[in-house]
Amino acid sequence: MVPRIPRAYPTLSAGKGSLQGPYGVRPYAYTPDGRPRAVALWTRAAGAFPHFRSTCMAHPVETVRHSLSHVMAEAVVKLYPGTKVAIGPAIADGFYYDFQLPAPLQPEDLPAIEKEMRRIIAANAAFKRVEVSKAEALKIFADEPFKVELIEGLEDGSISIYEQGSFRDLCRGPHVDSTRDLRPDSFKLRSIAGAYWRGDEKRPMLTRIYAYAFSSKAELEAHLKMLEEAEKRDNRKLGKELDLFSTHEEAGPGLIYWHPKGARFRVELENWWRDEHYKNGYELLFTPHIGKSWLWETSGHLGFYKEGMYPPMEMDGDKYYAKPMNCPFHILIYKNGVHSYRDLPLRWGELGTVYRYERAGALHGLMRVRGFTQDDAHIICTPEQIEDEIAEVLRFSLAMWKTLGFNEIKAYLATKPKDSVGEQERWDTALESLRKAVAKENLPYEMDEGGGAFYGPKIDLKVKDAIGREWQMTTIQFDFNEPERFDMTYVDADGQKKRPYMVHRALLGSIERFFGVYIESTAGAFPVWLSPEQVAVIPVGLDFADYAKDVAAELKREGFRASAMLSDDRMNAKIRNAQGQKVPYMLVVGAKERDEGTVSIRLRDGRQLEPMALAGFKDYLRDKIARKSLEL
RNA sequence: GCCCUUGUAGCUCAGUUGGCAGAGCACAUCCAUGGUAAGGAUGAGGUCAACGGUUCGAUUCCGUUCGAGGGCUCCA
Repeated sequence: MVPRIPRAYPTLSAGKGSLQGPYGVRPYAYTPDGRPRAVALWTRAAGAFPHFRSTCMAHPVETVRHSLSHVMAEAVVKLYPGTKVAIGPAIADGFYYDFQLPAPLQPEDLPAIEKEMRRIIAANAAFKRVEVSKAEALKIFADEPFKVELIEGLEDGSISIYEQGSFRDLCRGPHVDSTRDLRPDSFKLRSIAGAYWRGDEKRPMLTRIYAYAFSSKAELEAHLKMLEEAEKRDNRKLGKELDLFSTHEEAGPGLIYWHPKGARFRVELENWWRDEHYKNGYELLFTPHIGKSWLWETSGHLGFYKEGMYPPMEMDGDKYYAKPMNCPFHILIYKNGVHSYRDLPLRWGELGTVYRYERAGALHGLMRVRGFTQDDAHIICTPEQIEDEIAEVLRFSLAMWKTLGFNEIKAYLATKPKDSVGEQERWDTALESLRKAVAKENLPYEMDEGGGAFYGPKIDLKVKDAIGREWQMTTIQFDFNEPERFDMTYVDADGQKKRPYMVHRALLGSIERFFGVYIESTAGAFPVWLSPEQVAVIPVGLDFADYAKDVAAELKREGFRASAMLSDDRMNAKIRNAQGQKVPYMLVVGAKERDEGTVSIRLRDGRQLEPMALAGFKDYLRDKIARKSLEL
């Protein structure tokens, strides 16, 4: 019953390196002895022009990454005697290895490890696979407590060891044949991080070294370049530079302050959101920010989600909680009266601000916050209506993403987990309606078997941003829990009380997080309809300040966001400033423009339009805004 | 919360084995009247995150606290 707001990071990959590998995951297979089969002879990365250098192409990149992790482990063990090794898998963009080190490692130590790795690679050591019994394995790794623990969990007869150079590791494989198959220029050690042994915070904290690794130097460089681009677009950086928002640790971390320019964006976005909802059959609600504890007991939040909630405040002997979700309030409105099947479906939306406790270390700019506004809605309908309703909400969502300029969208369909509530029949109809809706929209999708919440199946949509990263935004979730717990009913044609279906959906997800993603995808260069400042009027010299003022005033009168730049900076500096602020249109005016009543137009990307009459420019601007044009 | 890194002017950062605190941008004043990405001069601006310790002396060394950044999902 807790529709999870999309995580801060794209879920296929994470964190700062949150860029999905540009080529996705490649299918490959292994022969029984653990060698890659011929299917993986070349990578899609190499496309139609595979290198015929078999040594670098004979192994899938996952194998290369994993083998590199062994090489890194060898280097670390050699450089830091006494190191205990844990695990070192291949991951989305590279690999990591977890160690227990005799002394803390500094980032400055990484180059030395890299150097040692290159030496090992150059030494051309073969990877040898040996099968051993459990008893033998325990003996061999007697000095490695983490390996011992792993071995204890394994079945006898299935244990293999890989050895290269001076390093021996418990490993399922497969590996490349020899370190010569690894390219010294296609990996880079990335960072040092703490990680609990087996992800359990009660177990020892190990030191994890992350690395990027690819099949070729070109791919590594492309990846590093994308990371660099991502860093330039970082929402925290642009938020400061463009004066969009701030956070105030002294007043509470993870809470967003929207400055005038950010607020202008938000108001335009929300106005559009409301219009679209009214046009598409929704009614909008406003509900309180806090409610008594019985609400959250009934909904189940206090049972399942308490650690995600802000602690209660006491008032008149009652406990009030800040809402982590809007649904119980919407349900109260529903239950305020008796509903006939003729009233359904109800589509009730709210830009509802919720508060959730996120661990301090998880907070991140606009992406992961403690207070945020969901563009939430609940659809309450009869079983007969559910299929159409799901198809409709999906269509609506895709239309909104299209307007916002996101065209690459992928669906993830999550089905019933082991522990769940609700009758099987409901799960079946629900899943069927999700499946049909996705098919109707021709959306590429992946199944996530058993990945649904216990209270119902769902579709999540991931959108791809301008630099190829995927972000989970929209979520459409069935809820078989709350209608039951709150005893929601409607009266059917036969006069019987029946249980309605309820669907939670958030299209943009959270307004804060959407803003973050949008800032990063557009690099702060918003389309004109969302730009906080649409027009900067720049006089060539202060002699023309009056004309500049007149032009700006006339634009403002008609509702455009325009201002004249009248400081004593030179024109060049004003252009530079306006461009740096990503103002879409700069109107440069001097004697010629004043005398002819025209404006000379410079776009923020440096292009220039033919000078036009002010009236003509207004029409031009009006049209771009009305169409929500993505082009200037 | 835990691991590593980090905290100096509004912003971005420098600060050399401990000796009166620095730059660029932004801001203010003055000069400069200009045609598509930075004109010039002057000035103001800091209890060097906070607290404690070592020292004749701490922004600098040590400790604690608070905040920020990267991680803590990928399972031999």
